[in-house]
Amino acid sequence: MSQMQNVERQLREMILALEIGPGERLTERWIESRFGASRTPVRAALLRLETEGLVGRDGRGWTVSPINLAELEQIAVYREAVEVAALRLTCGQADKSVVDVIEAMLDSCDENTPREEWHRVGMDFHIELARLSGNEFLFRAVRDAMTRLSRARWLEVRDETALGRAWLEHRAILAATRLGQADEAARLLSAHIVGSRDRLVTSLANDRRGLRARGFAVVAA
Amino acid sequence: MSQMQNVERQLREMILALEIGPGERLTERWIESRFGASRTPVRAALLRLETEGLVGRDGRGWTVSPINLAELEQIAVYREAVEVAALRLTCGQADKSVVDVIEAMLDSCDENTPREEWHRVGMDFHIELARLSGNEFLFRAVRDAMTRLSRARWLEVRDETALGRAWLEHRAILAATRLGQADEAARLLSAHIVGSRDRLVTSLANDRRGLRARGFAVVAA
DNA sequence: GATACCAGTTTGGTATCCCAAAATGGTATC
DNA sequence: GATACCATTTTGGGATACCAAACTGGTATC
Repeated sequence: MSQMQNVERQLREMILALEIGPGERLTERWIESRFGASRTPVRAALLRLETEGLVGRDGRGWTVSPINLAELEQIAVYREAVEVAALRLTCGQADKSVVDVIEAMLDSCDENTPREEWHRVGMDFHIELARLSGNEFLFRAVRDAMTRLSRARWLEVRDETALGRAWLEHRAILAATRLGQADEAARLLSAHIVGSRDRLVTSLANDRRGLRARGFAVVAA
Repeated sequence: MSQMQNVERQLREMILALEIGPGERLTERWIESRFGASRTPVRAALLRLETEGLVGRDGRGWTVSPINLAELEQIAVYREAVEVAALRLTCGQADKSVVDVIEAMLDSCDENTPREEWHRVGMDFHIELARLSGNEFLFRAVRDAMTRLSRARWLEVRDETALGRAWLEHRAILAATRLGQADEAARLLSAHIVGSRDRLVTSLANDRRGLRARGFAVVAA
């Protein structure tokens, strides 16, 4: 594993796990010493994370991207477009056995499963569902959108009923997909995405004060 | 202007103008001497162009991405999803005067306008139309998709009737948008994208032999 | 003639050095 | 006490040195 991939992966994990707070400043020298790499791989990693939207430029320096409510709402619209398009492609495919893999993902969650795992499976559901479309661009769009969302979605983990509700909705989407009912599947998926967004934005707006107290930058819509 | 931006911009232009052929190998040292920059900015530029899909890794080295027919077809599907979503958002907006700017773009083309300019305006039409949606993600998706398409679209420039037909379709889309007729506008846009793809793929499939003879890598669908 | 092998070269990955600009912190001035 | 100013430090951008791996071209072997 190259140093660049190492730094990129570890830094991404730290950011997504909120170990580095949204809005926090980053210096190349700090990353360098933190991960024991030189500046060349550090800079490469930063450039890639910039295109993922996880870090941004603040004048000359680097900043961990703040959680941006307006952005979250826009991402929901974007997701709706690409995920529904992907799902319709999948519904049009003859072989529906491919959804078994995703069904198995959902099956792997029960009451004993830790919430973090529910969270991860919830994201992977959407990513893997998009992959089934066979369209690389739709797939990457969904994957990247979920990456951007994932820091905010951590906050949703505390709400157990939300996780359960999402799980049920995922099941319903899969069922319609398996039957090839494209319109119904699309309707369910749209509603799911819009509902998730509403819960997320509400939850975030309520927590904004607390998040700011922890030093996290949260930009209003 | 920083060296990194310089190298990135110039290298992108060379690739898009087919001055460096699709499939051609790139060495960091060559770029370094070609643009009079050191490897640091060269490396940064390559990393960015990689995320744009214009260059890719070939084992350890760098390669100008080949023109990939399967990819072009997938991009068309992707475009349809994001452009239609963006257009529907725009149709829902109260203020329709924003389309004037785009109308003016189309107006700027007449029989005396060089074909390259028609080509550029044709791409910008889609990009600027997406920008009107106000959704940053849909906008970037369209812009990036058009960038990926633009090398292939150069080949279409030779067909004057295709340019004129696209221009008429653009007009019709704008007209429906101005009236807020979302469904009609969406239908026209979808048909336009699908039609463009068909013409492009047909044209490319026919030219494949000639392109290969010029040393361009063209990957089949 | 084909092939296995080896020395020399090239190349990307990494580390390190230099620099100008920006941030910092202390100090003098009002 | 606030502020303007200056020396110092820090930082990102760029250049370069070094290395290991990959590639190249030629040669010896069969």
